[in-house]
Amino acid sequence: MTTTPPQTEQQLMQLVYAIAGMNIAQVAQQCEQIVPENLMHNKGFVGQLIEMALGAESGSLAQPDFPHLGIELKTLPINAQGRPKESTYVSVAPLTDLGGIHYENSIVGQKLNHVLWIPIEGEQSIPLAERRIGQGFLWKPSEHQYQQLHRDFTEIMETIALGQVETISAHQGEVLQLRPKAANAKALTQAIGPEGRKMMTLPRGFYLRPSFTASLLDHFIR
DNA sequence: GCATGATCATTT
DNA sequence: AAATGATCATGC
Repeated sequence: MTTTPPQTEQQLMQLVYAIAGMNIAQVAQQCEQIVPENLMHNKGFVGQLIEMALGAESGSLAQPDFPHLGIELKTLPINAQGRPKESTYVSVAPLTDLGGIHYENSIVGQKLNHVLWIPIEGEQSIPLAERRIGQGFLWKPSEHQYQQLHRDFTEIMETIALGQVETISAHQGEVLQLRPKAANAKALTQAIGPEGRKMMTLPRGFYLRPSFTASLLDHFIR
C-alpha cells in the first residue's frame, strides 16, 4: 500500500495516531517493505519506513519532509529509560559561500521551525522488527529554545567563516553541535581555511544533543 | 560529492 | 555510561 501525502496537519496526525503502538514489522508489512535483521548496513531504514508510512514526499531534497505543511519529520530512538539514545541529525553545514546566512533563513532554522517527532524503541536488545512506534507529536521551538538554537548556530557559523572549522569540536554548542557527516574519512569537501584560503575538510552536519530532545519528550509526556 | 535517512564504535 | 568522532545505504 502507498500512503497519499497528507494535505493538512490533521490528516498527517491521523496517520501518526494510526501507527502509534504498532511495531516495525507491522508498519513494514503495511508499506510492503522487508525488515532487515539489524541496522548495521541500513542505518536509515526506520526513518525511511516512517516517511513512507506517513506519506512524506521530499526524498533527498533539502527541504521539510512535508513541504506543503512546512513540517520536518524526525524519528527519535528511545532507550529503556525512555530517553533519546542518539543525537538527532538536522542538516549539512555550509562551509563556504556563507554570505547572508542567518539562523532565520538557514536550512537548520527552516527545518527546526516545525518538527513532527516520532519516538521509537531503539534498544539493540529488542529485535528490529519488534520495536514499537510511540505517539508522535508536533513541536515548535519556544522562545527560549529558539534563542539557544540561534546562539549555537551563530557561534558555529562565525567560527566556520573565520576559517576555523577544524577547531570546532562536538563539545561546542549548548543544544546544537557540529559533527562529521560523511560516508567515510576520504569524503572531503571545500571549506574556508586558516588564511582565508580554500581547503578540503570532512563534511560537517548539525546535530541536536540528546539532552535537548529529552526535554522535548518530557514536555509532551502524557 | 551532496543531500537524504541515521547508528556504530571508540574515547572519555 | 555517555558523548564524540566515524561510518553505512541510497539517489542523482
